Amino acid sequence: MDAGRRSLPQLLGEARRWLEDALLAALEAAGAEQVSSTQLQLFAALDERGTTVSELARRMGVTRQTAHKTAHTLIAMGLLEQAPHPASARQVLIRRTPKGRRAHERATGVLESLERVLAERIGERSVAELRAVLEMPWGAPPDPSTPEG
Amino acid sequence: MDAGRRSLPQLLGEARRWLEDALLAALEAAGAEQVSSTQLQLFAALDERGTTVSELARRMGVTRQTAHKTAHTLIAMGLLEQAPHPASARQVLIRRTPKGRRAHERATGVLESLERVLAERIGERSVAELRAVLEMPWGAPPDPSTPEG
DNA sequence: CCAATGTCAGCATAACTGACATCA
DNA sequence: CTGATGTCAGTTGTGCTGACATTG
Repeated sequence: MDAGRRSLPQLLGEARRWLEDALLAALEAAGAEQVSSTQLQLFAALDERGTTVSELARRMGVTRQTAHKTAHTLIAMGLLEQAPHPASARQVLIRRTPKGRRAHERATGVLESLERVLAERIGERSVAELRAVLEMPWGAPPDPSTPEG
Repeated sequence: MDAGRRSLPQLLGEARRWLEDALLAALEAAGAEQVSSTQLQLFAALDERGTTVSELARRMGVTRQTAHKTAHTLIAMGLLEQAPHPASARQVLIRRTPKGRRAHERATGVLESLERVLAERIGERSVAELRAVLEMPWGAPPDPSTPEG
């Protein structure tokens, strides 16, 4: 199978690296503060009205503790801030500061231009297909204890 | 735009996690030795006749030193071995042992069954499209110092 | 009391940079 | 000499488990 047939995880990882390396390089070239891959991931997982740390952890697929640490690094950088949750005193919302919003817009812009470059190279249709397939509901990852085939 | 439009790196990462989590869980359930994501990645980057550490590093997108350490962990586990390079005394080939080959076949089998599960859920055609787009030549990641649009 | 959340602390691992010997 | 390779060592960062207070 490795005779010409690379594995799907491998291909997905390469594609992700292609985008992420270019994004990080572009942000650094634009003079932005040094950001890591994980920090980008958390940033992308945020929604506009604010998100709790636990919810971020679920979306990122990491533990609460990990999300907490990453969020507080970004707070220390002035990109995020904490806000009280309107409905519950125990929950704390994490949201972007104005500075964080600007950084996010910059990153989004770079990403859009990267998608355009990609579309020029492999075709707009291919990019659309890629996104469409990835946005489909894949369901829960198969559990080996419940075999299906 | 982020209202409902997740970023491509995010989607690619989720898809990769979907496959990799299931693969690692299945391998562990099958009683295989504990392997990490990185070790799988190196295993998948190997070709049959053997590969140098430097070449592995390039394929994995990590430094020589990182690939070296990962390879030697797998050698210690009895899955890989070193062999002299036929054409050069300074290069050393890394290749699978018989035990490593069996482990690789097992992993490949799991991956194939995962692809079948995925095909049942989102359609065989979608899986084929995904693979086709990812196998296209995307070229070098755009360099911010050579803007193209 | 129970479950979820936020938080602190410590530990394991993975990837990096630096340095250096060897060989084409 | 230059460049690539393999290797050792040290450092940083990321994610984990464990523990605990708080709140619904």
